[in-house]
Amino acid sequence: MFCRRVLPNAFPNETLRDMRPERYNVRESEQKWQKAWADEAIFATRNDDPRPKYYVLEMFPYPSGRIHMGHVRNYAMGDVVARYKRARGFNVLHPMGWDAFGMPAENAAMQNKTHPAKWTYANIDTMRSQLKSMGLSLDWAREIATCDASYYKHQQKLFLDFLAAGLVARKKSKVNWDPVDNTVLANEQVVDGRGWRSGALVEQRELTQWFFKISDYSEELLAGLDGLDRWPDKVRLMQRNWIGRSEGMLVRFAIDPASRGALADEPGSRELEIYTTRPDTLFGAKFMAVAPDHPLASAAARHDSKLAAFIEECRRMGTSVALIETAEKKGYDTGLRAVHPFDPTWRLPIYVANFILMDYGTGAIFGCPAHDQRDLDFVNVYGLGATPVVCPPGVDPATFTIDTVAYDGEGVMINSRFLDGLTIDAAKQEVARRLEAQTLGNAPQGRRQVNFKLRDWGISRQRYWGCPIPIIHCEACGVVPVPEKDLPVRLPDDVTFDAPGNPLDRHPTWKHVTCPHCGGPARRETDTMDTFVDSSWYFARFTDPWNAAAPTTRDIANHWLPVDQYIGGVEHAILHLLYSRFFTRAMRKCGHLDLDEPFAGLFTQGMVVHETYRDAEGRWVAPSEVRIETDVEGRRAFALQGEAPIEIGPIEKMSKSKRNTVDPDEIISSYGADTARWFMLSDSPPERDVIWTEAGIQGAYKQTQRLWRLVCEIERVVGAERPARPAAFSEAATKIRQAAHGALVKIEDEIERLRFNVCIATVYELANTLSTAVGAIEGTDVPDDLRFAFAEAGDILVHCFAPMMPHLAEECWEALGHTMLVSRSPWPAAERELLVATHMTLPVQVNGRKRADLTIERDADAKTVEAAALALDAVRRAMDNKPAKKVIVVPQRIVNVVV
RNA sequence: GCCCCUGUGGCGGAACUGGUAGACGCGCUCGACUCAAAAUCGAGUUCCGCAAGGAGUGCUGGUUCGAUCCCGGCCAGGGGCACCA
Repeated sequence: MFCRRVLPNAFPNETLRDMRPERYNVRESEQKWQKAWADEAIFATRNDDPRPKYYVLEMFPYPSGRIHMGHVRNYAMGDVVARYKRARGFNVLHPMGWDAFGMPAENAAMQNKTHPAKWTYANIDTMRSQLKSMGLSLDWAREIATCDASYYKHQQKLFLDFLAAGLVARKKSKVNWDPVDNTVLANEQVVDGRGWRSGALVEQRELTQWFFKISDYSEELLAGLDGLDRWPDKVRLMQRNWIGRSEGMLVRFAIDPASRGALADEPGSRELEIYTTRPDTLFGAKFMAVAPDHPLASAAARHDSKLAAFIEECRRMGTSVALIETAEKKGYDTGLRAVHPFDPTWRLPIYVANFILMDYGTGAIFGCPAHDQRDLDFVNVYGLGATPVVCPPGVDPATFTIDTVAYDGEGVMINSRFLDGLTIDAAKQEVARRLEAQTLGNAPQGRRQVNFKLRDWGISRQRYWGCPIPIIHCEACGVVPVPEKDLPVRLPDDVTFDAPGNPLDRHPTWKHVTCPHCGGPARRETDTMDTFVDSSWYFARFTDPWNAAAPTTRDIANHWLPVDQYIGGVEHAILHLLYSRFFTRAMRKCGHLDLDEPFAGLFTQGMVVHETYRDAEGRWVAPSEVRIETDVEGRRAFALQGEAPIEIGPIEKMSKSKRNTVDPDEIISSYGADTARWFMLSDSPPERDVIWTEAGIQGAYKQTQRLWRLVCEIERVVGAERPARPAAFSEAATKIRQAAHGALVKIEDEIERLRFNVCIATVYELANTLSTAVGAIEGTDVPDDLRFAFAEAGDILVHCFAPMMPHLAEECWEALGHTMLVSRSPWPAAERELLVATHMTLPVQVNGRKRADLTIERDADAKTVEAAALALDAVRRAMDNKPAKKVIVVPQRIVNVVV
């Protein structure tokens, strides 16, 4: 509380005269309290603490170099919860780690000739100290980095366990292959059919890859969503759609022997099995279609070079998103003819078509153009016609036709022989019943089946900077798991990045090993795991990161999990969260823990966005190079030096390319961590985007100073000696106490609901009330009851903002005469009975419009309230001498007079 | 194309999920302090109107004593999925 030079660049106009003792010295204070917390290790969490547990976790960062404002917002939110729950008496687990494997490290290695490990660990050091400057209440003793062998060793163990439990598959799959970089690309890395780095045309290749059998859990992962009532509906819905459950039928169609020609000897060409969710529309069938890579297509192509060429053309179209969007429906008639299951004389042409996916259903369909848009688009190219079999309600079946828009709504079956007149549902049942009873060969012709969009999770990556897959390939023994005693399979350090492809694959010695089975020469798996694997179980590792022998300590994991509150960006709504849910189940199966759902509460926070600026030439200009002028006319921007006008562009997510970023380091060193945190929490609801503005951060800074001044004034009124609690309170003292306890109750409620912006408004409201009350004090002879009320209210005020501005809170707490840290002090107990007043003020409406206020005893009965309301002058005037038709009295809410 | 969300002053947003619309903050206006500015403090600030009063939560119907909130139909902005049979 001494005057010091404060914040040189926060307020350039500040002069020495402003250096009053009242100034809160942000920089000194924040360092001082961070040291105090560290010295007492008050955020270290013990696993054997008997208090009830609370696990709050924010998504751990990728160590890209420096933290950004999004991190500040994310971790500020988690820290509020952690500090609040700690004050409420919970044993809080609030750890931090690093999602440290991934491509950027390899790209940096290529560009800067550094080693990915060196680059990564240097970034971790930088970002750790940045996070520490935020004053987060983290247990740093549990810090983990996924690129550390002490972490990925256990991940390899999990892989082996999953393998033994039948949760791992090795199968061929199509991948995007970049022929220049010699690597697999994720779909997101293919831009307009070209590799995002090399620009080379991406090829489709079949590679043998490792998969986690997440689809074994499709049903369970879907059902589990219903129990996640503390997740946003949006995220649950996205996962539900992603899992994509559908109920349908597998139906086998005989292939007309007369049409088989050259395929007569191919046993696979006798029948064709399709999957449909609309068996009711079987009588609307016009064609059959199979995927280009369907076995039947391949078989037919062996005897038909034009078909082979067509298939090749489809393959080149690839999986590129852009191409799929615009691709026209194309097909090739194989000449094969399928027999309709309900009419042996009915023949359907079998096409190979570019819009059929091999890995959904059976890779084959029957086409019903009248009721499926894609099929309709297809027949409109090949002129096969469309017969409607479902007639919408109120439409005459005789005139109902389909031309360019398929009908997929409800209706009654028509043109469908024995189904005519049935509803869609009844028709589905009837078709299922008949197909199940009917045989083709020796088996029923159809059976019901549930299908999912969710595919198995391919985890193989042809990259260096990831967790090595602990497998050895032996000529003699085949695929051999690395024995547990040989874990971890460490990444070699001596790798080069000067050539394309996987450095592990071209390492001179690393992959050459002896087979653990037969001792013969063998080859190590050189693929590493998808980095999403790393983040699928880190929350469990945090519970006991010291266990060197196993991924988790089962009892400890069971104690801490599930995470009570998980906070992160909505961009992980599907993959990360779904993979983690799968991993938790897989780990349960392997005995590492005993639960299904890793995250009981999930919160997805919005982004930090900022205006964009461009100069006259259209170049992006950084906010730090822009001067904003505001007046009644609005806002205009100019270059920092000179008068060159700057165009203010749309508000967008902070990004380096648009130069609209703000560096947290600069903000923290100018305004302090508390101010940065406060601003990130104050303006917008946490789930929405928050707009970063210079005015906003300055406003937050002013508020920190204002709160400090207020606490100093309160302290002055209270004096050195705190009075004992008096037997009775004056009206003035009661008002102060009511305001304080009311705010306390509200803040408790709003923190539980993570509505930090409302918390902050509530702090302001209390501060305004106290500020007015303090201002009304005259003289030095303040009565004890008032001094007590101020002391109590000051304590409550500090507690209310302590989770959000912990450093300022410690400083204020000390100023109020406390010797223990506020971070260790229990949350004050709200006296709720204070908030129940003897009188209440009710609004009185006439015909739904407020006309007067009525102050009356709280326990007055409805009749008394009605009489009093009707007696009010303003009400009588508004009633215009008409009698009241009806009077509604809602107890303790409102009175409405209907005239 | 399908699915979902959002829409409230000049701006960010609040309103106990049917009960006083606009809390709180920013901005702006006026005033105090100051030689002056900054900082700070006080008053005002949804719109129309001098006022009484009237209108008002994207638009439009409805349910209700009463609707930002519930229901129907539009409009606008944002997000997710995307040939999933």
